[in-house]
Amino acid sequence: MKLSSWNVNSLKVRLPQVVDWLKLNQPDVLCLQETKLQDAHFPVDEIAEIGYHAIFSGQKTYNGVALLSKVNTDTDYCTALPGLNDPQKRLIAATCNDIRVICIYVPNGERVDSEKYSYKLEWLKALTSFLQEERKRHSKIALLGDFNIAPTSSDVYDPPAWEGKVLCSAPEREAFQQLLATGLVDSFRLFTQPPGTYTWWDYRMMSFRRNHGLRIDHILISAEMAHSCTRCWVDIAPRKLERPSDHAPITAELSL
DNA sequence: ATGGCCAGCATCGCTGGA
Repeated sequence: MKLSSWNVNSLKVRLPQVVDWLKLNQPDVLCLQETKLQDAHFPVDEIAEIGYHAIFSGQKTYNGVALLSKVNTDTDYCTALPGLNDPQKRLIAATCNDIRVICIYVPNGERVDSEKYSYKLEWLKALTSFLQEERKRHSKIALLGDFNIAPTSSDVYDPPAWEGKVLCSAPEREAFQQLLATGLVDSFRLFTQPPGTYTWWDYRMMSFRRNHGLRIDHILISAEMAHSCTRCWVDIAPRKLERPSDHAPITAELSL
């Protein structure tokens, strides 16, 4: 079972890249963030043509998530965090085979002194409560997506420059630990990884060429599944293409 | 030394991302 996640920054622009990437990599599930598409415009047919079923929760201009799957996926999926009256489309959860797959697009947070930052922390708190509930019904959980949090200084190209800034602040990192505390592990850190592995690079300042990146996209899996995780890696190939997303896809392989 | 982009929506500048 291969589970992947990719913030595509507009599925309209990136659809050809997503189709090519799926053909080449053949994950069982691909979670997408920032589709920026209303549901009526979702490219269901193009995705079906290459053997994937799509469920999605989108809106105009901003946000939007989708879950593409080759394996049996329930039709009774979830698209909102309970207890949070939020018009922003940032979550989609479904059971794929017997794994509860939760695709998330965590709010960016703008700046630590902003209202968007408070909303981010609130959203993360609601997500933690949701996970505690999900855990009661599902033993195998995978939480994938754009977390907009670099968990440690090892996940940042220039830790002093990012100290205390949004994506790296202590409350955000604490919120990340709270997610883990619901019984999840960071699949990426189950393995020795090349130093300087990131998932996002700013479009400006030649950041990708200089590998000035952050690791803010993650795949967390139930601690009970850790032993069956055989690999986790970031594929930077799509970031090298013409008109790339600013994020690279991440994949975890499970021997299930 | 500084600052550099990109997508969408609606125009010919803004919002938002991270």
